[in-house]
Amino acid sequence: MSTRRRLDPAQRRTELLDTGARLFAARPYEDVLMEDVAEQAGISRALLYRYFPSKRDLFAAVYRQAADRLLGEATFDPAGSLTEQVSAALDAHIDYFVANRNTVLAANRSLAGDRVIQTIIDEECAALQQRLLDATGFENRTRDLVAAVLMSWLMFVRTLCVDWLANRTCSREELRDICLGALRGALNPVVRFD
Amino acid sequence: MSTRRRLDPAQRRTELLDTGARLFAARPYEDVLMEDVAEQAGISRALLYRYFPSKRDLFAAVYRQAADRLLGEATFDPAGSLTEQVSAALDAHIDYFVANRNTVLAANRSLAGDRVIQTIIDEECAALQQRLLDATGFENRTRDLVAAVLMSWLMFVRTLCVDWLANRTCSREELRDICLGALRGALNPVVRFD
DNA sequence: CACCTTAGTTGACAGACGTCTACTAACGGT
DNA sequence: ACCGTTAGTAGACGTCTGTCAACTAAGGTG
Repeated sequence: MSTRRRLDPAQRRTELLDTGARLFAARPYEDVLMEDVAEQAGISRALLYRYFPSKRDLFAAVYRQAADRLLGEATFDPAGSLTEQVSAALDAHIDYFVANRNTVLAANRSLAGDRVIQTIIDEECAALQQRLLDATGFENRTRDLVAAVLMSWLMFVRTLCVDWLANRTCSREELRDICLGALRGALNPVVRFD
Repeated sequence: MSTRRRLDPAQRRTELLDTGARLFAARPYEDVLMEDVAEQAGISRALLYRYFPSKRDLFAAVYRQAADRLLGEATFDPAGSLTEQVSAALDAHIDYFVANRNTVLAANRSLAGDRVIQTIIDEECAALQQRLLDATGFENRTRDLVAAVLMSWLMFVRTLCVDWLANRTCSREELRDICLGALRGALNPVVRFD
């Protein structure tokens, strides 16, 4: 210990969140030790546990921050066809997946069962579904049908993207085109897509 | 130790598989200790680790057995409409989910990220997809389209069922009807369902 | 029956998460 | 300037997974 820093809890928290984000982005969840996080943040393990009662809690906070950031950035361009909009959204999403590879993999694999993580992912899906739904502008029965298909499709996309992130089975473009094709294929007979 | 039993490895393995199945069915994954399994099976922890190099390996073996059993039992009745067949298949699946609650929850939540578990689930999905696909009897382009929708739908079904198992948000019948309705809704405009 | 292969035991250890208690020192208010 | 609140530390402990080395004994075979 050189000199002990006494910070405002809120500020300390954001610092810890940042170090956590850095480490969880750098290596797989299991390889990030609470010890490491504490050390990198220049505090004791005990204090880290005071702020985040468990490793999962820390990760959940980190992940939520990242997810919120994505949702905040990803704005739909009201101009352009629906295909273009969805395509752009997919690109943004894949960018995000690539940029946060380890974090995303941890959330969707190692911690897929965690209630908190699940909640975050569910909310993320719900938000995306809502936006897509708004972008389509359907009403009533059609809207509900499209909503169901969309949610199912989001599941499909997430699964495929996570698998792709882990196994790199195809090119980035192919991935996007497969997802887009799946949506078009599923939705085309239901409503006029473009 | 009363008397030490020296068994044929194959037989010992099946015994361990059975005790494992019993315990993993009785309580959540985290609450089943390797210690417990060894004790229940009347052997030492070290020997258990000789047969299954990790707790996950043990669980994977247990889960695979259960999944294979389900696939073995679930036979499609060639008579009857497709709706009836899918409905029956769904019922069988939900039965299986209820009967193996903790095991299914462990596989789909706690261990959702495990490669081995994922492989088992993937194979299970692929098998179900194949059967449904065969039951529909479509060819070529239609077959491929239906296959994609089916896989996506299986994702939807699994997600919904696991969530239902954990949260019991609706009745058994509602669950089945929601799943069936989703398939009909998604597939109806694509091909003649019945 | 004696022997030998190999199934099985024992106990100690390392690594990681998480808990707890007692201690220390930074900083804001009077 | 001091002093109390409370951020922060030190470090020992318990639990569970997984590893290892040294030992023991069942049971088929010559």
